[in-house]
Amino acid sequence: MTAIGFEKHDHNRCIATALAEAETRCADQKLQLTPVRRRALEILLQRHRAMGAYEILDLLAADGLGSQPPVAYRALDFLVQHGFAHRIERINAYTACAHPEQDHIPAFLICRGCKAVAEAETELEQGRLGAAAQATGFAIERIVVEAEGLCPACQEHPA
Amino acid sequence: MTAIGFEKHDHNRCIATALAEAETRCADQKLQLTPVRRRALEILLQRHRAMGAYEILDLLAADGLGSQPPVAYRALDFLVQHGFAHRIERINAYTACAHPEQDHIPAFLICRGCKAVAEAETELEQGRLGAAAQATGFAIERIVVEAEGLCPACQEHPA
DNA sequence: TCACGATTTGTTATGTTATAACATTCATCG
DNA sequence: CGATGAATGTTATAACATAACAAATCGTGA
Repeated sequence: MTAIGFEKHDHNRCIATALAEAETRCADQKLQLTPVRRRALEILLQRHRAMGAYEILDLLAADGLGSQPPVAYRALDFLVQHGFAHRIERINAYTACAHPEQDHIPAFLICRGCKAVAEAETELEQGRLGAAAQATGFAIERIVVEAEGLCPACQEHPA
Repeated sequence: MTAIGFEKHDHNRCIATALAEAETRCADQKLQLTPVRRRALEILLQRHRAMGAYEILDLLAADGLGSQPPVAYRALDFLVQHGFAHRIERINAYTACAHPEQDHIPAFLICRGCKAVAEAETELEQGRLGAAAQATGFAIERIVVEAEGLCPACQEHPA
């Protein structure tokens, strides 16, 4: 929660909005946004960065919501499954989805210096990859697109 | 090594060719293709599939080439670093590069049924992702593109 | 040849991420 | 109520990865 300053209020509102939207959609789709799942999403929204499962587990535990790994992994699986969060393979971490309203293929820019992660848009990856899949009869269910490199700040201050 | 049948000889030649090319390129670029590194590459070429680091380590150990994890990870890092192999993030595994001769961004089709992996070509990802990176000043060093789904065989025989 | 520096390998120990398996709780509905 | 299915609690362990330091190897220049 560094350097949010006077935008803090806005961030709180944005968290509240996202949570409310999640609740609405879960109700619509008959999904159960249980306390553990809801709190996990809230944590991801609050920190607004990529977090490891164990880091989230610690925060859940602090609230008395489970203390063993499966609790965190199950909640995160649920959130990822339904598009409320994404898993970032390169760094084994999770982050709240930046636009959960629509179906999309997320793409991430991962800074290897400060570990910050930005979610970018991709057009449907169906360029060459989709063509290759179709040609071989492979049925794509999920696509991972992640770029690793250095953010502007870390380019200037090489650790 | 299933179902290679009468193509076995060809496969042996293909392994030998790939190894020879690796040796040539290492000589050119003053890279040391040491016994451990060479054997690791050979293992990946032989199996011709994605393999975990510990699986490779076991085979190295069987040849008396190191028995502790760092040995395998270091050899694999070398191979990946220089484009002789790729790491597949989604499944924490490694595979020999299908066309080590040229620089490229690999893309993988990963079957969640049988764990088979195919390497596809991608055009430079510089579509939307490159644009996003450029807009924010992010310097991309590596791009991961992986699709998970079901191969034709696993679509027909749902485990 | 010998000393050196750089690179690679050996080894110990530990850290980090993830899941299997089974018991328990809880809401829902016939 | 009692059965069913979903979620959670819990124990135990599997799977993946790296830090840190010691020892060996190898090329190179004095």
